[in-house]
Amino acid sequence: MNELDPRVRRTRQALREALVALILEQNYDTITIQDITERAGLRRATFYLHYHDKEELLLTILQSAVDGLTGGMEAPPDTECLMYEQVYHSDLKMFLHVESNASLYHIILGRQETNQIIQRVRMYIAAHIMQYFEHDPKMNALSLPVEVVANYMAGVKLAMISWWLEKDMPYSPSQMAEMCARLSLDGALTAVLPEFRANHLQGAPASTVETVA
Amino acid sequence: MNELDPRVRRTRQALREALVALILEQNYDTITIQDITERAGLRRATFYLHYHDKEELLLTILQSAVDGLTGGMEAPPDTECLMYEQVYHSDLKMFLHVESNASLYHIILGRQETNQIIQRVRMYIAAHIMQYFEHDPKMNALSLPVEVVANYMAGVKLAMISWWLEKDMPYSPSQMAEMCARLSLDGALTAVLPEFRANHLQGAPASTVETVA
DNA sequence: ACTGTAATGGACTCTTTGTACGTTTATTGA
DNA sequence: TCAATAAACGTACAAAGAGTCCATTACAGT
Repeated sequence: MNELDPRVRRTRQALREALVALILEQNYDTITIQDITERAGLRRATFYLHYHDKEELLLTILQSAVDGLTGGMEAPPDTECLMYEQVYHSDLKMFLHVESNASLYHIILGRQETNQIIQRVRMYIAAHIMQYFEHDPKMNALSLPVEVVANYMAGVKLAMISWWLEKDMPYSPSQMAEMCARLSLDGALTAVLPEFRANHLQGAPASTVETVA
Repeated sequence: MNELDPRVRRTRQALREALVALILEQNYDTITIQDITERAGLRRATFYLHYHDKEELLLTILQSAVDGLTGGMEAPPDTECLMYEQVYHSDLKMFLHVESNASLYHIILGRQETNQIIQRVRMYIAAHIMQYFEHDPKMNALSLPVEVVANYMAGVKLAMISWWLEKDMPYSPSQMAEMCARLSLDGALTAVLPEFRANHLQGAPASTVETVA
């Protein structure tokens, strides 16, 4: 009796599959409990025996998908590491995993109403940055696609803002701007190997971050 | 008659203010049209004279906020630029703008059900990365807070995945992994000044990105 | 075969949505 | 200032979905 009743297992599985199927063919927000149970071949009341609402069901679906996302990072951090190789390989695993679950990640990251706002903001920012690049002669021969770099920078800004607000703004705007600019231009290694900065950051104001951390 | 009827102006303003006020005190999803019009001192039917649904109203609110977000980037890209200074200043303007509209950006980026999934994924990834850092002796003396760097890297990964899916996967997973690793470790300048790579990317595989771009 | 539990098949209330339409009030321009 | 116009009011209505309830039926484990 430690394990789950097969009927429960079947019911939940059916509900999960039904919701995924429905999400792929219509907007998540417009899906009703009715729709889900109908597709699953169950009664509506049965749904409430297992989940409180749509979101709770969705979360169980996403959880299993997301578990695979960080799987590649579990690699033992061997102290004899080549930083880049490690990151590259875990990123590769990640993109492969996303590729084989593309439709689900489309749901998580893109299709939703609310997410589209963020997406729109990111594309908006990226467009500004690309405009920026195109006017600068130094940027003519990028070794990476402009679009990728612009979206990278926009993504960094949004991620930093999100984190900052989540944590109730533990640093000042200027400290955040400094970290954001350093990271987006020099990457994570700027934090590990600060001597890198000297090369091209003549204009940088004195760092005020360390004193707070 | 070219300008808007003052009654319309007032009504829409009242609706906007009502929605913002309500979002600050409860979950957006649970807010009803009833709630909004009640708070605004209007009849429910009046709402439908101006907006089709809640989302349409929300978008008008967000639009004006987001316009201020990219305002700082409009600075003329003077060719005599110091890259870092420009980015720092536009980022500073951005964070100041977010600071003074914090509650609104909380809505856009954080409070929503669907967004919380992404946030959760980012924090999940960030936690993995931090774990990574803590086991690595080289990471003991970071010049930036570990938490910031970890969230930065997680944000980059998610932004790259989002963009990749939006654009229907125009590059292979290995190309994406390469760009993602390069950008997150070396930053945007790796694309402009590729000679930077040689310093610490001994293990990097030959780039396969340029051929596609 | 017996027992406990899951799922069924209805039914019911409550909330919200979207629309309709005649009435009242505010705005504009002549 | 007054008439024409349009917005907002007040109220009502149908449709849909959420959430709960309960007696009945189907099924899994011992």
